[in-house]
Amino acid sequence: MPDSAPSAARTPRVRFAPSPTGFLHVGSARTFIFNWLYARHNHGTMVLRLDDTDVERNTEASVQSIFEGLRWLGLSWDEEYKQSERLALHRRQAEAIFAKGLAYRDFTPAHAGDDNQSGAQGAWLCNPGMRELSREESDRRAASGEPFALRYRVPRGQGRTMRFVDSVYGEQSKLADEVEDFALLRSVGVPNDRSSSLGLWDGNPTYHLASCADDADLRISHIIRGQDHLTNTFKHLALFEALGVQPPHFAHLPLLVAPDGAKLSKRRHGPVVSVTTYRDAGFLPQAFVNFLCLLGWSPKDDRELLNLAELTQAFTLEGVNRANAVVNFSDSDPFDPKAVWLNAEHIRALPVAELSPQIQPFFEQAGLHPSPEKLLAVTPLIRERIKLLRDAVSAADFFFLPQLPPYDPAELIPQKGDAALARRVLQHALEVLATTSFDHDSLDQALRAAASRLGLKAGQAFQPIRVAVCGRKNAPPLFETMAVLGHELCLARIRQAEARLESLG
RNA sequence: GGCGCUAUCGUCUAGGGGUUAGGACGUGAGAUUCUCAAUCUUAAAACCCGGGUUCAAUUCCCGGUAGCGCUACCA
Repeated sequence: MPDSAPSAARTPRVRFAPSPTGFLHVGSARTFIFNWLYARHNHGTMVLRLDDTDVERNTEASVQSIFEGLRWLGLSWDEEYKQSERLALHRRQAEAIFAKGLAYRDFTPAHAGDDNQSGAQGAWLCNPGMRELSREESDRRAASGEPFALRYRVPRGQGRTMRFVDSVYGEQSKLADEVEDFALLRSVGVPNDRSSSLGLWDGNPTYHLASCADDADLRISHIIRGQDHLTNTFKHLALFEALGVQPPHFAHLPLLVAPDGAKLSKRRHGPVVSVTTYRDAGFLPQAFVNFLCLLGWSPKDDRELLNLAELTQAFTLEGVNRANAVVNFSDSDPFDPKAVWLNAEHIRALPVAELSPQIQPFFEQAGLHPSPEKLLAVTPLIRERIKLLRDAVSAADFFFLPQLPPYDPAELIPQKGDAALARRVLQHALEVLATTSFDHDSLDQALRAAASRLGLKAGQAFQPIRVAVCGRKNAPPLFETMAVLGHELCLARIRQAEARLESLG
């Protein structure tokens, strides 16, 4: 029987590490969800880490909006960190790497190399002269206060091949000679107040350094992130080695792209890339999560509609696809039709008592203030008729409007009928309803009997009443609707309808 | 330009050396309850191209093409 390590030691630790430079992007949300599912499926730990090493671009507003988005998703995390509070660790690690001779100072002014990318000469690998600078000269220039960036010295010229196995993309390899000397510390920083082996300044760590130093320090076991980092992984492999730790496992996720194939971006595609747009339109978080999971992952059976528990149970990295997935929105429809369909399905799956309070804010926003009790009574009538929560307002406003907005009186006239017929129907309904109790069965009985007395089919007879009571042709089932509206309001609206018919002559 | 990754209906995907290439959304047609919605039935719709391996390739291999990513002192 093979000996296995204690399971506690194998409990995965994953992290979601957004950089707070904007709102929570749908692609980031999916990365978070996949990490979360992996953690929960394997009874591991979910770490949230704000990768805020770029002081120029980070904003507090962005931090707030990311938290807002994550909170809405309703998926919790177990530990929380901020890279900006861990600068000491990053600098210590940078010094250690420098001390091992695995990095060098680069005194090239920032942005000096910006225009030399490509060219016919080949890839850019390092700034001329800096990699070979003698330690003496390097120390002297640093001591004199000259700013520098610290760069990792990629072991080139040895024909070395770097390898790792990605849980999604399989075996990956790249020649070390193709990897450029990436920066570990920026030349901008703060004067240091301790003895630093690097010089008079503490440079700010770059993403690569901070990310790897933290992943190592936090003992992250699996890095699950966007495929845009697939090639960066070789740099990270080098860094983990320089840090003297075993690299974690890697799993890269296919990217979410727009219908034009481009990576989703706020500039090009507008607010559809923000999680809050979905929330504000009335997506249920569980539906949104369900939708995102189906982009680049499949449970391998024919299920599409899955709740959180089912997703958690079914989620494996083996089920992750390798090709980018299109979020199929358009100018006419900002949301992928499948997301909308899934939302409708999740709405129907939700008990009325849970759905009703979720709909409430959308009425408030529309200036309507239904009582929770009445909204609870209305909810089952519209639950099958809305795809987004915000649709509830247009589907059910007439329940809460004291006065029906004006409608075309011609709508009162049923198929194969005329104004006189409509008038007769309404008149008769008025008489009948005066003595009918307003529950479903009584209304059903009374109105069907009334229809046959008038020699009309049910559909024909009900249209004038429906329009009179709801103010439009398409509405929830008539009897339930009238029962909720109540005796008084229904009769008043039917009388108003009669008056409107008069205007038709 | 260099390097890397990817390629099944419009979209999300399943599948895999021999299949009527499956499902879902969306779309068209029909059925159905008082309208709408829902539901049901049904139709149209895909293996990027070229070579190789093989009795057989959409599936494996190579090349091409296309798309995407990285090539920042962004992440």
